[in-house]
Amino acid sequence: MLEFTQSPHNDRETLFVEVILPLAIAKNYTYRVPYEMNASVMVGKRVVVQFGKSKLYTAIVASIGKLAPEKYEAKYIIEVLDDRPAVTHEQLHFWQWLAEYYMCNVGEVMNAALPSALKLASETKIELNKGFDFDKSALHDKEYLIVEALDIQPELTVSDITKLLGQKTVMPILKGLFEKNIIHISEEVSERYKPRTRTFITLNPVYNNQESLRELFTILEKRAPKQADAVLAYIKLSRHQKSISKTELIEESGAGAASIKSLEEKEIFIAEEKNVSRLFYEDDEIYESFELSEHQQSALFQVKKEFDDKDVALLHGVTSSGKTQIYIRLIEEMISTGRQVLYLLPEIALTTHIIERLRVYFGANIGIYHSRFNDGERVEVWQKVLNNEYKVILGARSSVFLPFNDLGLIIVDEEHETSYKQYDPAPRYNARDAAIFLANMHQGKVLLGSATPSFESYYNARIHKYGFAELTERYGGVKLPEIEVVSISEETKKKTIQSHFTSVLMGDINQAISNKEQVILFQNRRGYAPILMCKICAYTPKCINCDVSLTYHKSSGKLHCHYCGYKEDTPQICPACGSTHLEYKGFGTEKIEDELSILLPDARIARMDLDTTRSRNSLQAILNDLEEKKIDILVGTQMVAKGLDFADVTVIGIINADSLLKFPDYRANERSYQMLSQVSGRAGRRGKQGKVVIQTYDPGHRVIKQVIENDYVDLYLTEMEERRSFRYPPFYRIIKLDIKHKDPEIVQHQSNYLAKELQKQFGERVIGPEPPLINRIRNYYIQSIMLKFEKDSISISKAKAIIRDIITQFQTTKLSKGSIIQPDVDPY
DNA sequence: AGCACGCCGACT
DNA sequence: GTCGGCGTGCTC
Repeated sequence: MLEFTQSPHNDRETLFVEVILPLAIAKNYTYRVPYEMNASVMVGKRVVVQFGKSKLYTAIVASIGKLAPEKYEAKYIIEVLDDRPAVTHEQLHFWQWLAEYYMCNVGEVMNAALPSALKLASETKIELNKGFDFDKSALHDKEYLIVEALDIQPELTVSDITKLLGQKTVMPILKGLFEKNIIHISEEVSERYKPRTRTFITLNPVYNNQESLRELFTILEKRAPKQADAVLAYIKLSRHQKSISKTELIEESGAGAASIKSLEEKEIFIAEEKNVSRLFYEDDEIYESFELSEHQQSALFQVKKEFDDKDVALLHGVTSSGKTQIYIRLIEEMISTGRQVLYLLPEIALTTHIIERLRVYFGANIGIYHSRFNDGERVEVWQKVLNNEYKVILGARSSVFLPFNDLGLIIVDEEHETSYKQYDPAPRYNARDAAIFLANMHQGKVLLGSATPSFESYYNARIHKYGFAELTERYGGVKLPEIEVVSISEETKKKTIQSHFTSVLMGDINQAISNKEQVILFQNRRGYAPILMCKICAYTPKCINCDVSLTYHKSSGKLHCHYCGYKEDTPQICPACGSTHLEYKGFGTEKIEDELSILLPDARIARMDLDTTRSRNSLQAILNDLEEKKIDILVGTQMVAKGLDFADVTVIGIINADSLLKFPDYRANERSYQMLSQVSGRAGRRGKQGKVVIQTYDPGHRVIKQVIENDYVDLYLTEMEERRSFRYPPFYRIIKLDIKHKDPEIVQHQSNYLAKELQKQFGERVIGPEPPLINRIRNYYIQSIMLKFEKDSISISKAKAIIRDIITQFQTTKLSKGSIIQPDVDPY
């Protein structure tokens, strides 16, 4: 048995370490520690090891022991990379739990957890073994070629040799040369992370008085006006900031880099390279104070009371009820006791203004971590958390992997957001649930906050597993928006509807525009028209990969598949019958934008959906335009429901609510309610009550009623009833197995077979393979099998162990043929 | 995840 | 005959 230890070892004993490799392998591997590394090797440190023929990997030491493995000869550790552990004991425990819970390998968790700059690049280099004489004529052609090349260039990488020989398999040849002692294989691992430096400019202190400065100007203005501009810009900038970077100066002055350079040469400017933080320029520390309202006070009190005997509390607060201020109070209290706080937000909500708002309160104490950060920035945050330099971390789901050492509180804002769940590469984890485990490990508390809590969390609050607090009033006495439901069929009958806009909605839009207020129109579908259909033979173009109908995009003039991204030209004549009567059916944001601009030619209309926000800064650009009131009407998809806190929007129009009322999955009611109330919640800010117009063919729909009455309890009760009868969470736990392969027949065969195997163990808990039709995504065919366990009937970990067993057995049978089985636990 | 080995079909 | 395709199994 291997033991955990932290104390340095003496150099006599032989140590072995078990390491976690950043690969999808089931086991940890054991390596031997060279004596000289005995003192430096520690659990949590990164080590470089050779794994397989020639690959080097950065691995994490999981445990240290003294027993030599019996069945094989352990390889030596090549290098210990850290002076002190890069990963804490808590993290290792957390990784282990995550791997177990989400049925993946620890290596996969490691991959998700460590910024890739902390893993290292491996470049295998080949050199001639100098001082060794050999007979060149005894070599094969290829060996000779390699030796010749090495005579010219002393160092070649394996990929160089691959190119040189024009073949893929070079390893056997190199192995031969290596065994003949002709070449030398040196493996070099280089650190990828380098701190960022930036050039800062200061004015030579000689010019710190008015007189000499004026003198300088008169000289420069005549001879080099650009340089004078640069000096001027410097003085202007120096009024507001302490340090001025070269880039800023070039930007501000309009002078070129050459002008600055000659000023440096004349020693008027002094340039200095400084290591800068990749994150923020730590200058301003502004404090702003606010008072909690009475409602907020009592909600805060309630949360704290719940924390007395519960580890998790749910804060249900309507939109703009001031949840953030409650979070801030809790964070302040927590950091005053010296403990750390993690504030989780969905990626999309991590917009600059939220970050700024929090930075105002916490200044340099706050660290930010999300996917748009590059690797250098991530490593920097990682190191600072490890050093306890940050007290508060604001981040997206991956920030649960940071090396906290004393986490007192985790806030999961917008707790219901599905983007907390990672799907594509394993680990398929939900950061909200992982956060609860993480906090538990640190004996910290978790606050889940949402205006539309997920049913799992709401359920847990109702059964008093979680604490519960509520905020039913908007902050600052702002009233909840007035909601008007308009029947589309009625307006159609009365002929008062203009294209997709009812008279009620048009009235409100015009009203808002004349009041210089803004409008958001919501249509849950991008593109121009979701279906193109031949009027004669009813043919519709389908995606060649996914078999779903293609959406017409007017902006590109092409048909797009919203599933896989496939595009094709729009046919002018029907490919099936040759008729020219092709018709667009249905409508998306593009069409709404189009038709609205005809009806309201003077309005400034913008569109916000996946297509207009694809590039890096376009989302921010739209948000800025909205804030600067350069936009009157914004047409958008679900995207508009999120992160638009500051917009001065009074009217929200839901073009057709019906698409929101019938989601195909089991979360139908929950999602409908969430979408409707999130969109509605955007209406009315800054002291003005908003108006929401819901256009629908089904004005009496139960969820619409629930949204209008803000009746979460009623929603909860109906939803629970449905879930119980259809075997869904929270009464059931779901494990989904995805079978993925390039060949659909294999997928079919495999999933049927696997389902049969699982049925032997779990009987009718096995549902599927479903859907009956195989899904195709990109180049893969996917089919799922679901296992639904009544919540308290069988130990889930036992069930997982059995499933894991079946999968491994299954994969070793001849049937497998390389198909991939990915388990997904509790898919939300 | 790589990478080698082994088995097949298609080429100089 | 060998090159390269893919399927399979192993890596401390």
